[in-house]
Amino acid sequence: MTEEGTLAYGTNIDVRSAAGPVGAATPTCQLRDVLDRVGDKWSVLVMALLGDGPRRYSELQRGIEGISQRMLTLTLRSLERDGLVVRTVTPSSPPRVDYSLTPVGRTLSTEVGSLIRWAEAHRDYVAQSRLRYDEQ
Amino acid sequence: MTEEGTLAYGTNIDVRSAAGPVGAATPTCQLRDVLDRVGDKWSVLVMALLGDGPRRYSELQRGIEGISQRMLTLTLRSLERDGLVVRTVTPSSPPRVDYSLTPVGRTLSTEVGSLIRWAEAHRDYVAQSRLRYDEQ
DNA sequence: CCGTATCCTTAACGATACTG
DNA sequence: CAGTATCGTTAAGGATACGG
Repeated sequence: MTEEGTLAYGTNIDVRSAAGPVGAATPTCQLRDVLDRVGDKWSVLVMALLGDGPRRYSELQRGIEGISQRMLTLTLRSLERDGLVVRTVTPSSPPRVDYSLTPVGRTLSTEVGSLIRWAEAHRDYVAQSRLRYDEQ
Repeated sequence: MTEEGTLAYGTNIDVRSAAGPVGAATPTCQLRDVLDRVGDKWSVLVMALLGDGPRRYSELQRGIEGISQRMLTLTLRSLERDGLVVRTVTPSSPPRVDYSLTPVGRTLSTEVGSLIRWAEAHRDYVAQSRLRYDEQ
């Protein structure tokens, strides 16, 4: 990955050709833009849940402990904006809203899934490391 | 992933067996703890750079545009605490400090690497999606 | 049921200055 | 070179209340 390149704040990601830092004032969708999607507090969990199939708004809220309505809505809107999630409204009464992954969303959900599996697999190791580090 | 489970704030991650939300007051190293490491602003970039091999402190700082000394140090300390990075001091003059991945760190660096490649591959798609969403 | 609006708090982060 | 210390900002997120 990035043989000798610079991981710039607003870099074009593939900076193999660049010698110095890539300009930080580049315009549209950069590495950080996309990474921030994974970086926020809830997107990863939402993507993981939706990876198992479509979910209603209320199912997501019950499925992700501690998320507020505000944050669930904001997270879903962001994911929708990025073309990773689609929102489907069934105008029944009461109205029913389902969220599901787009094809591209599914590919990210896969990545996110293996990240979660990594966390699961190395949880104890990390906990032990922290204990040892802290008691020094 | 997580067949029918709840992705709780402090969950034990594998909650396949649990019916309801897992207690939020669990003690040590939970899903969110590990995910937050990926969630902060710089860890992913540091891990990616170190995935190419050991780097000196100054190399990391030059390699990651926009990172402050403060944040580089904090990020490295956290990664060290989690047992993902090791710090090696060569007491020359001027002193030389190298950072490298632990074996477990390398496995996370791999995950992080494919995440970055995902971002690279779908950057344009995401940018387009945002444009379309915003102009509505 | 599925949100939006508002207010408020915290903590992540940046800037700057200083040190062995 | 490789940090630490301090201060200030701002943006993310939580709590709560209300609406279609």
